[in-house]
Amino acid sequence: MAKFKLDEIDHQILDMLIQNTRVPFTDIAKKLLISAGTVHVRVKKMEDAGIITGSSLMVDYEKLGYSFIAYVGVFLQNTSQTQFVLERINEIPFVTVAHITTGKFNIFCKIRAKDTQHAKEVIFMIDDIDGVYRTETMISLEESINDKKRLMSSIFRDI
Amino acid sequence: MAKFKLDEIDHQILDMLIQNTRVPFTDIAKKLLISAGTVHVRVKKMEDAGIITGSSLMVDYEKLGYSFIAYVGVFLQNTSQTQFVLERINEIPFVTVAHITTGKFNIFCKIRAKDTQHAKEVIFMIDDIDGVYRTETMISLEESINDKKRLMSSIFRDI
DNA sequence: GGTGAAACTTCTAATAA
DNA sequence: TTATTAGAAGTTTCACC
Repeated sequence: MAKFKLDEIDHQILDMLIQNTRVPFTDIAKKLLISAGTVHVRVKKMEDAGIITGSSLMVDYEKLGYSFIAYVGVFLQNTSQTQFVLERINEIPFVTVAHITTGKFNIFCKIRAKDTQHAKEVIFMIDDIDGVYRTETMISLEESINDKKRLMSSIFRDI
Repeated sequence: MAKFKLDEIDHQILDMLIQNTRVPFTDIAKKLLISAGTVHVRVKKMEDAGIITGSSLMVDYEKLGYSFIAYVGVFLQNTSQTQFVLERINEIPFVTVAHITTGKFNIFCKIRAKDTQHAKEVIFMIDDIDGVYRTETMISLEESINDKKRLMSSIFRDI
């Protein structure tokens, strides 16, 4: 995985766009004392380099009735089945992320569901996958996402 | 937490914007056979209702040199310290999400770091918080995020 | 590399249906 | 609630530093 060198301007452009993808390039330009054309060129360059991979809307899923979050640890009968099971898990809607992990579990994933009843259905789908020995669930009582500030590219730059 | 009723058009607008926030309203309008003005009004309504909470750029942090992901389970000396410790954890950069959970751990969080050395520093910062008894780390060997399709609002609509 | 201005596209709000 | 429309605003290109 190559490591790209971004300069201060690139990082600041990224930071502004991470906070709000719809901030006008003209505003970015004004703030950084460069031209809108330059912002455009730099963004394009970062897109071409694969550093910017897309953009997404933040949606409040709780407001849509999906307020149940849990983490599910998966034990396999045999580690050779890891890739296969990971793919099956990824096919289940409401599983938002899945990892192959070291430690206690073979696979570890996060689910977002409507309520406990709905979560049960999702967890049973995982349990039913061939090769899954058993699962262990941790229910989230409260999720606290780090400020966007912390997810910003600035903290990922070399100091 | 109130549950909002979105119609089919709203969900499709959300879906298109979740996949790419910069898709022109005129394109959305064309695809859904409505006017751009209508798209504008509906998006504004969802923003006002708090369903749309913002937008963000997707960045490939691996390309920026941050390829280490781990989950850290935290045991507290006393559950009364939960909120306090959660806040301290949230102050640590590179902790991207933190949860209060049922089950084995009191708090459970995800970190993104540069390498094992850097991750060690982050984990030690968690260990050093007052009230933390000990931690348990699971290293992610492979992260597999569900297609955007699965995170889309469509699957969160009532059937 | 960056700029600034022109040409083009999109947004937005008011009006009308 | 939706459509139309026109002026405002944003994006993108390009000749020139």
